[in-house]
Amino acid sequence: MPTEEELIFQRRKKRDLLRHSKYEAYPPRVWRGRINCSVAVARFESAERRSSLIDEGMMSQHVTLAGRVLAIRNMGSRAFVDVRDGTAKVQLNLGREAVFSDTKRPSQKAKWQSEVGIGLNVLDVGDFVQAYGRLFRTRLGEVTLQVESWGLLTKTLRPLPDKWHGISDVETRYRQRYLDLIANERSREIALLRTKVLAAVRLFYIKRDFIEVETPVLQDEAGGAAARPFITHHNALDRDFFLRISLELHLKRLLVGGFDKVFEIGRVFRNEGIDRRHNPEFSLLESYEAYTDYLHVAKMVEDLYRFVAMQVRGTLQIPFGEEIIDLGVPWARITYRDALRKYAGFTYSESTTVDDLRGIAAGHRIATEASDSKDTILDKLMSELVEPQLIQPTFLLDYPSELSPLAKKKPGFPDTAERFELFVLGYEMANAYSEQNDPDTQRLSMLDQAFKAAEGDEEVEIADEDFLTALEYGMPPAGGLGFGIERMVMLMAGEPSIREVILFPAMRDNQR
RNA sequence: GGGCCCGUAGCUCAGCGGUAGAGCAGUGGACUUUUAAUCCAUCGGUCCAGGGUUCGAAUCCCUGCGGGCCUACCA
Repeated sequence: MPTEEELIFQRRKKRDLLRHSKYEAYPPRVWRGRINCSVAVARFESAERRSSLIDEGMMSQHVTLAGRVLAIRNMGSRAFVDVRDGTAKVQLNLGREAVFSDTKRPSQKAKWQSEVGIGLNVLDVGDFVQAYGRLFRTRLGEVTLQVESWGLLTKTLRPLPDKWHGISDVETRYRQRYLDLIANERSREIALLRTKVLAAVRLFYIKRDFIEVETPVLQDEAGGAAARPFITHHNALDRDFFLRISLELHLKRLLVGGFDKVFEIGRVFRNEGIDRRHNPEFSLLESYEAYTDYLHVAKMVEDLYRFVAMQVRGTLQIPFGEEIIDLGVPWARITYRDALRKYAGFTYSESTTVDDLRGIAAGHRIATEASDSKDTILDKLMSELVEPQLIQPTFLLDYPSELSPLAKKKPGFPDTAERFELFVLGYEMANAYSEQNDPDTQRLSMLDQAFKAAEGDEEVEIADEDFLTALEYGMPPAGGLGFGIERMVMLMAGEPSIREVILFPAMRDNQR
């Protein structure tokens, strides 16, 4: 009677049948001595290699395994049940005598044999079971547990997705990620890849004597980046807080405080659009190293990406769609101005006027606002004409200082900031500065940003007086770096969608 | 925000103006080593929602909701 309700009803009935027979549907404990499926298989195969198997290929030692039932093949006199834990899948072979027994020790065989009557009839795909027995290899070569005793660990009420096709509905995969993880190996791989990336990044920094710190998510001012923040409310204080949009200003306070090398991997929140590459919350990495500059950081980023790639992929050549991203060769370095000349085909100089730029933009059908400054139009030209062409890893160096309010100016070039952005596959992957540590200069550029905000530009740096006060106590010269972890995972996984590398991506309400 | 596409059984999908279908899962049965087990039988639907056109709508049209891709802004 399989409407969804009826499928659930069937399973509840099986659960009740168990309960009436004094068996637990949700026992609190697993039999002692349980081992991972992968360990059991490894031990069996090692015993095979040592040729120490007795009883015609059967392992001499008993093991207890537990996991979720993926498939049941009932042959009448006996049944094969595929069971998977978090490490591997193992096939169970059950004879007719097998019954459920949670309350009996496996060794009390005589007792539970007399209770035949509860068995496969209460078992469904999706249930968690435990099983005790000895491993052997079947005629077709699969390592299999000859079950002597088994029991239910968790009765599942809802049917699992189709065992062959899995879950392919993208919406279901995101909204009910647990089903995706059960059914689709690729989703598991990506989730595991992400944890490996995080571990590798941490290892990289820790090996370089950075300390990992944590700074506030709830902030008076959401600074350190140009983005619209989320606002939330604190009841006891009866005041609003901003959710952070970057980690920058607090990490720099720690440089003031005397830590030379700090990094943080933290969730930040940006109140902006949702699309294939943007989720409202994402994991940002930022690191700051005193007594270095942005060129040192560039070298470090190259090392970091190579280290992570080797740790998680074992290679420096990462396939991505049609492309193979080669992290191994020295990465291209080109200045902002040279990139414009090379890719956009025009030479920018101090004498270039706003109207010149506007004309060039119009020639490429790039929309500009009347209020756009020279640098804003330049940035639009870069985004449209240059960045999409930067497929292999490329450092774009020396940005217009007006677009870089937190960066130090290049000595002798007041319009140029000591800043680079890293581009791969046409997208910004990292952003770094020689950090501005002149408090008065920093205040002026922040006030300039505030002025723009007053003119209606919502995405500008805010003036954070508390941060400026910290700078007045003196921050050592430092190279700083920021990049989105998701972008890095997407690259390492070869996945073009951010939603594939976030376990629970933001979704609209659905009232289905 | 704009353009294109999608939404049918628990899952994967077909049907695209004329009685809502298949495989898997479920239920009942057969089967002494299966591998998406097989075989027989069987149950199962707000065809995303609402409106319209039509003798008749899952199918055509409109609106809404949700999703995907492309596109614009942000990492």
